[in-house]
Amino acid sequence: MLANLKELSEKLGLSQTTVSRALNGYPEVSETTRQRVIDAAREHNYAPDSSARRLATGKTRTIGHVVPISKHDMINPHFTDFIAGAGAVYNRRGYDMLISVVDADKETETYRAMKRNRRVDGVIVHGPVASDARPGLLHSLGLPFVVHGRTLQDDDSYSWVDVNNRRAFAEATRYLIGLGHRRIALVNGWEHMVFARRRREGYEEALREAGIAVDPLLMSSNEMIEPVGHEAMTAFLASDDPPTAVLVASALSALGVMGAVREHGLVPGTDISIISYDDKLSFLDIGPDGMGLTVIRSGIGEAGRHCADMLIDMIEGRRGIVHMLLEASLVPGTSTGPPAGVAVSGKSAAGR
Amino acid sequence: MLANLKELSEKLGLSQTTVSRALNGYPEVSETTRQRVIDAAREHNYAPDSSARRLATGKTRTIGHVVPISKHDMINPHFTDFIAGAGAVYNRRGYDMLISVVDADKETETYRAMKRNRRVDGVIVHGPVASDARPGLLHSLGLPFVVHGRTLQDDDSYSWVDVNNRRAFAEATRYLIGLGHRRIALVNGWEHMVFARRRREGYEEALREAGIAVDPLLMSSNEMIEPVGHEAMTAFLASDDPPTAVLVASALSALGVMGAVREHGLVPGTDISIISYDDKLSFLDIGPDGMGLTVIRSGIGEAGRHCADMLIDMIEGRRGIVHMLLEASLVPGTSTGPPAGVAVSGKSAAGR
DNA sequence: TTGTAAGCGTTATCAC
DNA sequence: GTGATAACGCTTACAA
Repeated sequence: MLANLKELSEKLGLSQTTVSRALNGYPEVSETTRQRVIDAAREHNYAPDSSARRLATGKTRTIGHVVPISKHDMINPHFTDFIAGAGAVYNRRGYDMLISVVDADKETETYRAMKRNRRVDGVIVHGPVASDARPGLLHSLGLPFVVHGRTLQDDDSYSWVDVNNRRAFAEATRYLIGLGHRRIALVNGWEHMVFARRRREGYEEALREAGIAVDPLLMSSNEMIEPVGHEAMTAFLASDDPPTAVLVASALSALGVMGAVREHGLVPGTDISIISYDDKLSFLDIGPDGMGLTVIRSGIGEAGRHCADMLIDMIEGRRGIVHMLLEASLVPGTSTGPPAGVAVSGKSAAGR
Repeated sequence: MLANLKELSEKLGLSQTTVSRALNGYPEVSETTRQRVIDAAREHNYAPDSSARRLATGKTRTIGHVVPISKHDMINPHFTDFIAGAGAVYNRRGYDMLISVVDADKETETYRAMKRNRRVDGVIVHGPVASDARPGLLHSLGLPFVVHGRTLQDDDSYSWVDVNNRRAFAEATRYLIGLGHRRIALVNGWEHMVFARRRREGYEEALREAGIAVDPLLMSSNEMIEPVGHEAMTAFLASDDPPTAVLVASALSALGVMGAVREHGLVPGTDISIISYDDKLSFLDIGPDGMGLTVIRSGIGEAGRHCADMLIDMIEGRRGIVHMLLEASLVPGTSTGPPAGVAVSGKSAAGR
């Protein structure tokens, strides 16, 4: 139970310098002494004081995450899985994770404070919006950062990890078109969020390729929670010319969409096709192994791991600006099939 | 853009001591100088280096949360809302939140390391199990802590914030009994978690009071996720003597239970009654304003706030061991009513 | 009311 | 290989 380096070195009859070097793996110390020091440290349960070490080195070995909390006290459910991924990396590489939950309008000030107090070595930026001020701010502060997602412009001036949302939604749309669908609805997230915007672009791109007109009546953009998905889908189904397929932007929204579909007495995969984006939330599996939906999947935990590794590499000077575009994969479930009318004729035609 | 106290004090023609005192609100400094110092600090964007301050004071002003991650990479979805609540308090009181995501079997070592490195002033313990080693460990380490929940024994030797789970489930059960139900099922969480155990006790207590036999065939204890709730409820409904009501331990389980009920063509509130525990998850509202269920509700964010306040009070020496038992409240929705048979006769009898 | 100087527990820079 | 010694940037007795 030794408090500090001084006492430990005295007990060993060595200087603090040598003990410190031995413990930190410096090469110039003899193997015998190193072993002696390590044993003594373990025996006396010694470990360096993190504050003292930080003061001496100037490195905090801490990564900050600012979590803005908006009016409805809503905190992004994806966040949990992201930090689970990032946290594992921090752990492995000897970094700490500092999370600051702040009012949405105080986010800027929080970054400034983190820099001023030298509280962290870098930060992860979550949920970029179309014209996001944070990259510029962090640049001017000189605080290393990695963005989870991308802004719309100047995204080559900083490091990011993003999913190819545009392609993911284009492919999902093509998949539905390939099945014979032409009335395809989109239940999207708020489009000031860049990922939502790109998803719509991908969706529209695929429609245009196929010569299908983009119908604003088949698109909704809103919060990604159950009741909202429910409401959007209910409205679509009540329209004059309802969709035969729908693309959903999140697992939570998909819950609501499924509810609406069921209430209308429709069977997913037969009467209507559903594809949802799936972040692989640990507590809610909407994919084939869970609720059975056809999904476009890209793990958010994986994104967290990449962000963490990239940021640490950057902080340690091993890497500069990097862009990582993860591809989502379409995983077929039971919620997709040919449109109701086409299905039978198409299949029987092929069968004969 | 002044780096440190020294430069700032030189620029002001004052000693570091005076500047430090002025900034930290010590009373012995004159109001004029204090104002001058504060203005200069703001002008030069000065704030003390957190590591240096921590080294000098011996206080880290940091609270640790250890998040064990188990085999399935499952991370408790409630966690997000808890830290949103706790984080707001940390923020307000000038504390930082350190989150350590570790393999479940490394939790003990993580607490030890936090103490050894003097990394935090205290920790919050999540998800206590029946015979939990953590309170004992933290006690012996001399690391202040507050438990969210309680262990089964020795829960007066440490501070905790818990919901009166026993009473909550007893009252919910009584409510159902009052409506005329006698076959009441329980879809519970894993019962090595103390809160789940207490919930079952409350449920059984109310049954016994009413002279209803506890039927093991009406109880399930498992992970609190959608598919598991679905499976449990499906099994209950398929039995010879199916329940007319069910008590569910979490919002996610309730999702599955609702699905099973619907698939059996039953209408909640009419054909079968459902009451679910509701942690007020920010992203999933199963209560009357959302999915409409009758719920037993106690906010998990509130629990987070209390834990944080209690721990800080304890660290700052303002408070000793405190126990806070929050009462959940039953919020009637549309998922409860008299049992199908009893309903009509009961009502009509009363009407005449 | 203000200042001097001694810590706090490390790591880093030189010597030897 | 090892050891003095000076930072690191702050707080806090103790003096004045």
